Amino acid sequence: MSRPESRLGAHLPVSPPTLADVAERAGVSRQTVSNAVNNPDLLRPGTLERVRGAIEEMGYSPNRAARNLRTRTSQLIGLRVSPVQEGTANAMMDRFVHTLVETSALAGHHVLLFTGDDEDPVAGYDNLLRSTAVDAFVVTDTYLGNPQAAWLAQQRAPFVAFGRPWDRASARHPWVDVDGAAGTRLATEHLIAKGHTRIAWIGWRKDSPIGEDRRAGWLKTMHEHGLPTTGLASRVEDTVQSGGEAAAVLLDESEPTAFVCASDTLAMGVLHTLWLRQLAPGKDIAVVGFDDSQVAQVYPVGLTSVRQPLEDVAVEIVNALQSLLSHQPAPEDGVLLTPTLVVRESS
Amino acid sequence: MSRPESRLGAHLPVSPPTLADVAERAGVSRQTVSNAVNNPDLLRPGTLERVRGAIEEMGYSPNRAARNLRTRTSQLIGLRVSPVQEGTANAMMDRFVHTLVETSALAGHHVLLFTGDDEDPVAGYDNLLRSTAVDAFVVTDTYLGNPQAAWLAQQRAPFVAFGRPWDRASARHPWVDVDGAAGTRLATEHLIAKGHTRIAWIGWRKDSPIGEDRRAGWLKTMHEHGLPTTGLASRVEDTVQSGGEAAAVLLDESEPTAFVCASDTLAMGVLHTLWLRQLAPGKDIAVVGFDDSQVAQVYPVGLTSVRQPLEDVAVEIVNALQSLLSHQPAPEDGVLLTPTLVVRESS
DNA sequence: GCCCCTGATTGGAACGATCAAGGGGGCCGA
DNA sequence: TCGGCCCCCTTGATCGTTCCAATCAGGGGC
Repeated sequence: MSRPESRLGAHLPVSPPTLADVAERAGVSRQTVSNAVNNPDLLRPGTLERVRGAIEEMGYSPNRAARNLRTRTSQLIGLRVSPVQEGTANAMMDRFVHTLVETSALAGHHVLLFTGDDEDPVAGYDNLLRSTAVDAFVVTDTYLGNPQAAWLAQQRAPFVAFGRPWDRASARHPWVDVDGAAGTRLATEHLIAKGHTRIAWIGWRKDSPIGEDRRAGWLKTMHEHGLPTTGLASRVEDTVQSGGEAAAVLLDESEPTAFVCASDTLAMGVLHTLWLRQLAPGKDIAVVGFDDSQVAQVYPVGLTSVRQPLEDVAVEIVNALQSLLSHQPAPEDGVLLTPTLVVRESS
Repeated sequence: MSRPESRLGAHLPVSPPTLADVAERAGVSRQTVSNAVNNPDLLRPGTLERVRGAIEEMGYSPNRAARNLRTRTSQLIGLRVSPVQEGTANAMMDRFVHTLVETSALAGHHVLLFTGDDEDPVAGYDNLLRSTAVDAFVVTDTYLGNPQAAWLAQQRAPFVAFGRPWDRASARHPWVDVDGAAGTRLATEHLIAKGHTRIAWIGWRKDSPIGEDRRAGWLKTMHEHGLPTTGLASRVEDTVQSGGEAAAVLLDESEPTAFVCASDTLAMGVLHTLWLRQLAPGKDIAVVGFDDSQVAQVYPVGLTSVRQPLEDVAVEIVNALQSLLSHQPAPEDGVLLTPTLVVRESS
C-alpha cells in the first residue's frame, strides 16, 4: 500500500519517508529494513544491498521520536550551561564542549543544552529526566557542596562529572578530572629548572578545593626541592585587580623572582603590576598562569600557562557515559588526567 | 487497570508515570489528563484541579519521545558548533549560546549541539532534518558563499541565520545581524571627539564582507568629518602578529594617533607594537578593538572595544524562530542590531 | 415533555519505530 | 520420506502521547 499523500502542495516540506515506504520500495517488510539499519548481519548480502539501495535512493533516516519512544532512549546527553562570567579569562568551556559534541557524535549521541533555575538548581535536571528527554548528564560545575551530583546520584540518574567529588560524604559516581596539583608542579619545576628559587604562589581563597589542590602542587614541589615558601603565598579573589595587588605586596615584602598563579586571570594582574614597575615579564620576573586561556595565547608577551587536556577529558567522559549506559559499571569510579605546560615568553 | 510492575527491584530507576497512570489516579481518561496539560481551558475547574493534583503527586512529565512522535515536533533547535579557533580572541559565542539557550527555554525549546563534517558541510543538517530530530536551525557562520543557508532554504527547512546573506543571489531567509559599520562608526566618532584626526584602520582582507562592512563605517565617518584616510588603512590576516606588523608600518609611514581595528585580536597586535615602542596606549596612541572579548576585558590596559549585543541577537533569533515555526511569516526578513562601545583606558 | 445545543469527557486510531514470536524453505541426518 | 534445525524474513503488538469523532450530561426554548 502506498502512504497517504500528505503533500498539500509543492511549496510545503515533504514529510520524510518512513520505514514502511522503504520496505515497500525494496520489496521487504518493515522489520527487515529496521534490521538493515540496526543489525545488518541478520540480512542476506543480496537483500542488504537492495534495502540499502532503497534507503539511499529515498534518503531515509529513522525517525528519532519513534525510535526513542520504542527503545526508551533519546541518544541525548544533557549539559547545563552555566552563566557566563565576564571579566575573567576562563572561556575554556568552548574547547571542552566542542570535543564533547564531537566525541558524543561518534558514539551516536547528541548534546542537549539547558539552563538551570538559580533558585532550584536541580529543576532543569529533574524536568529532562522525568520526561525522558535525555539519557544522561554531564555535570561540569562541581564545586564543593554542589547539590546536583548528589541529587542525580540519589535519583540513580546516569551522569558523569567533570570534577572530583570533593566532599567524601557525597555518593560515589563516575568522574573525570584534571590533576591541578600536577599542573602547578609542572609549572614550579619548570621555574626551578630555570634557576628560580624564590617562587611565589597567588591562588584562590581557602574555600575552593580546586584552588587548594593547585596550591598543594606548588607547595609540595617547593618543599621537595628544599625551597622556601613562607611569605610567598597569597590567596585572593579571582580577579585581575586582586592578582595585581597580591603581586605588588609579594614583590615588596618577599622579593620573589617568579609567580605561579591559580588562573590566567590572576596572572594578568601580575603582568600588569610588572608593567607598572617597568619589570619585563620573562626577563626580570617569570610568570605562569593556569588554563591556557585565549588571553594567555593572545597577550603580546605570551603567557606561560598550564593547559588542561580538555579534549581528553571530553573523550573520557563519553567513555564513562557509554559504559554507564550499557550497564557495564565503569571499571573505576574516576579518571584523573595530567595537564601540560605551554611555555611562552613570560617564563 | 494498573500498569505492569516493571520494577525489577528497588535498585533500578523506576520508570516514570505515564498519562494513563495519572488518569487512573485522578479518575479520568487519558485524554482529559492530556487536556489538563495542553488545553486547561477545556476542563471544568474542579476536574482540572483534581488532575493537576494527581500530576503533582506522581511527579508526572509528558514523555518527550511520545509527544514528539505524535506532534511531529521535537522542541529542539539545532546549533552547529564550529571548530574552536585558538590564538584568536573571539570566544564571544559563549555569551550568545547562553542567551540562546535561556531564551529558547522560555519558548519551550532546547538547544541541540552538533558538529559538521568538514568535507560535507550540510551532512549534519541533513541528518537531523531527515530524522526529524530538530524543529529548526540557527546558522551562525554565514561567511560569503556559505552553502548551509542556501541549502537549508532550498530544503525549506526552518532556520534563522546570525548574519546577513551577503550574496544577493542566495535565497531569502530570516536573519539577525549586528551592524558592524555602526560599530566602527561609534569607535571612530569616539576618537574624533577625543580630538584625533589621523585615525588608522586595520582590518581583514577584502574577501570578508563582514570586514568590509566594518571598514565602511570607519571610512564613511572619516569622510563625513573631512578627515584623511589615504595611507591610513591596512588589510591583513586576523592574527596578533599581523596586527602588530600593520601598526608598525602605519606608524612609520602615516603617523596616525589612533587605531580602529576589525577585531580585538588585531588590536592586541597594535598594543604589542606600542609596547615595543614604549608608547602608552590611551595616552600617546588610542586603540579601539572589536568584539569586547575577554582579552579586552582582562588586558591590564583595558581595551576600548565595540561590543556586539549578542544577548539581543539571541532573543531576536528566538523570536524569528517562533514566528517561523508557527507559520506566521516573519514580518520582515531581517533584523539589524546596533552595537555599543565599551570605553576603557586604551582610548 | 421533547428536542436541540453546547460544553465536558471519553474511547479508538495513529504517529513510526523496535520487540517478540512465528513461518517458510533448504539442508542434513535418519 | 520425514523430522528437526538453522537461516532469513514476516506479522502482530507495543512504546506514550495527541488527534478525531463520538458520547454523555445538563439547560433552555418551544
